[in-house]
Amino acid sequence: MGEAGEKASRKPRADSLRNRERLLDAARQVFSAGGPEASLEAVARAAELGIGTLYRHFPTREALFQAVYAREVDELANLARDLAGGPDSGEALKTWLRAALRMIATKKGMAAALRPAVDTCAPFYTDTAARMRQAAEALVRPGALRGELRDDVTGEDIVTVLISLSYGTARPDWQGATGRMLDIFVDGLRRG
Amino acid sequence: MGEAGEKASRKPRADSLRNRERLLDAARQVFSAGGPEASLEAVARAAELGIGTLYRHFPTREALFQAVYAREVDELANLARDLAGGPDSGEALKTWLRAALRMIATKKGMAAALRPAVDTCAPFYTDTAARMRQAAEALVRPGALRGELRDDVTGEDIVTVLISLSYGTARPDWQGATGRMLDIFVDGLRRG
DNA sequence: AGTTATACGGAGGATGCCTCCGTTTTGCAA
DNA sequence: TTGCAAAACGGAGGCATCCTCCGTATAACT
Repeated sequence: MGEAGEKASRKPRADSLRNRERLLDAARQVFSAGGPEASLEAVARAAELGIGTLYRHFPTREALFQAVYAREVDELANLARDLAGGPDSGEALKTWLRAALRMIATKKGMAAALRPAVDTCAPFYTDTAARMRQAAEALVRPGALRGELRDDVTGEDIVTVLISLSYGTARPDWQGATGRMLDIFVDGLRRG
Repeated sequence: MGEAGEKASRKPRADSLRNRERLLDAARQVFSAGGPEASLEAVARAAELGIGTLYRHFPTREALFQAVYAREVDELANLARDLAGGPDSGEALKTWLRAALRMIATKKGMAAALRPAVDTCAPFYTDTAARMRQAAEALVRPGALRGELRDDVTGEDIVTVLISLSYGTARPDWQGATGRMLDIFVDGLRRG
């Protein structure tokens, strides 16, 4: 057994890997342009691949979202880890939320992609969801223990607020207003 | 000119009025059961009317939502008026938001119905939207003037937060968690 | 080169959106 | 009452999307 105890299976086909990438690129393009509701057929067309191929690689729209924005979620998780040590967890939280917001504003469709991550009773527990929750949790917990922040709020709650507020608001001043709302929310989190 | 300066036009047909009601009832049923994305054809079927009839009465999905939930929005507007006089505008706001939340939790689909109300650059300025915004504004303004609350937050912002947080969260503990988030937000609104 | 697992592609059935127009119903006036 | 025209009905039909299924093509292995 050459690899790490894997089932001795055939190497994945080259065209499969290549097409997966093509699909991800196309999806990024299409979602970015046409919003998250863009048709999957459009994605397949943009990738110059059959619709069947798309569905084989990503059985659901969510699976595609997840794959498309995995990188971004990673970044956020890392940022949370870096910020978690700081002295003022309220400020850390604000910083993190702002970063997330900026990212969401850039990558249109990301909010929608994360949305199912908010939905606890979704058919499949998404990895993305867990990552985001843990990141937020890491930011909130210390402050709660120190009595700096309310302790009845979970990482999941934070993520829910973030995603909900980001999702679908189409106003021109969107980013600014939403940032303000998030700050206000964090202020409300502070004890005293 | 018998009436109030109206164009002397023919009395609306009886079947039209009757069918309008049938459609509203059916829509209430269907949206309540199947969520706000339920197909309009399903509504028409439930009303035992043709799809064409539905579209004639309510040219868009939004128009239907609007008509379905007009009553509820009225109630909320009235409640806001009643609460607006109180001494503690933070508390008043919390009370109002909780009432709104309860209503939304009951009438599934109402959040979705109100969603376009949040979207300032929607094709048509909905009446519902304006009503909700004014209601919230009436609750926030006095507090802001008295220096009790932040003054950089509009009624529109409040409604946005309410609707966004209510929309689409499908967790079982939904209502409780969201209520808590809204309270926290209002706390954050208070001047420290 | 031959074999076989794997992937591709797109036709096709199901459903939903919305429009259009022939048919039916209703209000009104003679 | 009767007749007429305005108004409403209903659903077929064109288009788009979703998602599945399976015959064909192709890459990995021997």
